[in-house]
Amino acid sequence: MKNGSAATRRVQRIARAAKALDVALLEGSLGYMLRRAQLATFAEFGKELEALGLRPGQFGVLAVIGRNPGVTQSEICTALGIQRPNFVAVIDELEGRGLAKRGAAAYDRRANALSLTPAGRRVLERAELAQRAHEARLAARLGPGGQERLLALLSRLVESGRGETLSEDR
Amino acid sequence: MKNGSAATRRVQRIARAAKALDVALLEGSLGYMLRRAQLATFAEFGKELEALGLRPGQFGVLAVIGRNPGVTQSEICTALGIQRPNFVAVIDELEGRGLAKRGAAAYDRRANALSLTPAGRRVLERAELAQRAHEARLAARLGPGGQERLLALLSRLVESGRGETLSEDR
DNA sequence: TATTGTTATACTCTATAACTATA
DNA sequence: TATAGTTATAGAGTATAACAATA
Repeated sequence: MKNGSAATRRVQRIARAAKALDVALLEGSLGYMLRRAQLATFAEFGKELEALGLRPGQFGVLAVIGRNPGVTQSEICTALGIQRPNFVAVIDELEGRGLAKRGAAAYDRRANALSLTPAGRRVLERAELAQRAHEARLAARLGPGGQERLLALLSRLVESGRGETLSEDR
Repeated sequence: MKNGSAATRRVQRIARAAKALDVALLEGSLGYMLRRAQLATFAEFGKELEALGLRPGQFGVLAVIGRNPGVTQSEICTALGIQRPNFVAVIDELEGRGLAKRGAAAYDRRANALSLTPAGRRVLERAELAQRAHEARLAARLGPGGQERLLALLSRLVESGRGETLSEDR
């Protein structure tokens, strides 16, 4: 319709660009900035993993199995903060794709001893290369010493939260 | 069954406690630690918001509307990184609960000018109190100057990511 | 009795295509 | 043509209850 002449629209656009929304309250908030930073880095890492058909969570599981062959599903779940029922589909898919397998556990016939297949080890190796490259890129953005400082700060937040969220039985 | 005598189980449990899973690769990774820290802080903040019937995302929306009355849905979406279709349900709920309302925009009859109701302002005020308390608690965990250092580091990660994820039209 | 893995289920968050009414 | 809001839909991720086998 009329009303929105070219001039009017221009004025409106300039007014919006000028004010640019006040989001200072959020951008000064640790919780919000943690979320934005996490989403940004995960999206980036996820894109790089796409070539391997992995998502970040699957990479984490493969990495833990790779360094802890024989680990059980419950152990992975408590270590990574995954609900046990939700882990079934995860390991189902990894096993279905021939990357990991469920074996008999030595001392407990209820438990599954997880391990990587040779194919799983190859995929993990490539994924770890991608991860190291990604971490290096993040470190470069943070400047000298930034990575170490950020890790130290984050671990403080994770450790304090742990008492409430993860293991009350440790 | 037999096999798992008390002694055997004890040995097994001690072995597991001793090795305690090697997750060093993940805990030395910025991406993973960002995720764990973000989940921990969001879970904590979410619990505190529960009394107000808000989730962290809804708090963010209320906060942006509160400081930018007349803001449109699209503007909020680009500012907060929400897909426009997903925002409909968000503002539907806030409006249905009488906390926000959609009004006529001044220069564009397609757009909705969002604003808070008096009830919305009261809820936001209480939520901001909870948020300040939460942020203060996080800051305490980080030690002197930790909050400022962490915010500075996180903003570096968010800014670099922005070119790819949010606005290519800026 | 407690724990491991499992099924079923539900809810949130996120992502994409396509429509309408305006611009 | 392009944009704002919307619908429909699908996929992840996450959470809880309950069950069988085993401890």
